Amino acid sequence: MSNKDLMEKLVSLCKRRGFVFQSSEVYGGLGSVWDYGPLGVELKRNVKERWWRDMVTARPDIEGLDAGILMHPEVWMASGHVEGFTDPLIECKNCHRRFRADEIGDVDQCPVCGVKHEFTPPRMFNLMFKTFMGPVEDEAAQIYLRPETAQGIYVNFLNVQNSSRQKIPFGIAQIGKAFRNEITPGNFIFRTREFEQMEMQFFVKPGTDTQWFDYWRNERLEWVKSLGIRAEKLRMEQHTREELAHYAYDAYDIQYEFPFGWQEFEGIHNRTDYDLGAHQQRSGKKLEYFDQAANERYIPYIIETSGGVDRLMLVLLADAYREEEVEGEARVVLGLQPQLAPTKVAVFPLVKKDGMPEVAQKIFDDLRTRYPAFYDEAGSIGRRYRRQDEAGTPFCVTVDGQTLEDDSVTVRDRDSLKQERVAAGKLGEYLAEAIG
RNA sequence: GCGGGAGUAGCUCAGUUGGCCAGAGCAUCAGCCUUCCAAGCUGAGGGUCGCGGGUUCGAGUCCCGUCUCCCGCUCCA
Repeated sequence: MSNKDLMEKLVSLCKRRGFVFQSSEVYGGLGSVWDYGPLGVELKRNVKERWWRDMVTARPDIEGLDAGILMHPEVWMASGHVEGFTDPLIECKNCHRRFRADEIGDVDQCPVCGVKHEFTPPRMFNLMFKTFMGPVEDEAAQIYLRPETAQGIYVNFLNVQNSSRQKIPFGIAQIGKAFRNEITPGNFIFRTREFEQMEMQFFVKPGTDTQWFDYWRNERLEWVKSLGIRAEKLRMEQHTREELAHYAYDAYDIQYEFPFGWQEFEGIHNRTDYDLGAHQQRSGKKLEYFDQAANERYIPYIIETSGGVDRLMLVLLADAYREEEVEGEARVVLGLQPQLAPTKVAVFPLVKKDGMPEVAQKIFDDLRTRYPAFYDEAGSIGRRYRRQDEAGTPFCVTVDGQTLEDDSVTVRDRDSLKQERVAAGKLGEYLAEAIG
């Protein structure tokens, strides 16, 4: 199976099974925006819940936050996004390559094709979405949709620290949407103009930043592996000096080998005191931390871990997708970890008679109160197994003739295809153990 | 945004040089059958051919515009 095929099959499967739909499809679609369907939203929720559990709930040193998408316009002046995200670009009329006007300077010759004096006039590209606050559309009321969630954390740094009584080092975590007018969106849900981030900003004492940077680099890679993603498809890449964002002192990317190549889906950045320093200067408000024990005052350094939820979704889907052969017949499987799978268990009557549907329905009604479950009696048993394989459902429970005698059912495992006899009354326990 | 390619049922496609109410396979749904991995049978639903305009007696087929997708260029989670 070629890589191109894999992406096409993935997009097709996502639509067919209700993971991802294109936005506003009935109007011809809205570019680079995708909607998550019934299965997709479950998977996404599971991913975010897992991140929140491991990052916030399970840790004593990280607090949660949910800041607004709209923020004071000054925030983006201070952060450098108004400037840094606004590049005057010129285009060579001959080879159509684009360059930043400030980088090309006085050179009158295209660095790529060598043709002289054939540039378009500079045009401004601001990657931030603009909108208006209040009913009157004038300059004063113009604000932006946040291009990253991090700034909401920075401006709340002291609020969180004071109310939670955390001491440095500690972190603030947030999951939320961000918006960027990417020049070139693409590759399905990989690069979109509206996307969701899972970010954690860790505040440390200057001088300890490099050791914390190493700590989080390792921590994040291990976490990603804990989702069941194949290790050989993962790697950590350091940014070169030219690649560094305007705020970063050092940066690593966690990359995955997508069908379209190695690409990052999470970044670990040492942002130093750049952001808090900038906000302190622009707002005129002190954003220092006071260390009572040492009796010293400083602007903390920040180690940031910033992951794209949608990109992680694509990693999980691409990594889980398999085509296999079972007894001579092909099957498509989404080998998602049970904890992440949208549907945990499906319940079938082996055949549609002898009271089996009624018994199966009863078991289903019981299970669905605890797990996302699915009931299916249409078609042959093999066909129903296949449907669940594609949806990534890890367990299928089948009611057969024996169930009517001794109340036991067959539990079929998606990956091993092993079948196990389990007492119907013990199903809840069995699944709790298996899903974790 | 620029260059190249493409848009016909949920999916993959067919539709001859414009001409009978737009088709197939798979999928879906209903019924039958089926005692553990996509078997089979019967039937049904579903497309104003991306959208808008134009040429024509007549357009999926020709022309213009527009939107979207895919591949490159710059950007990032």
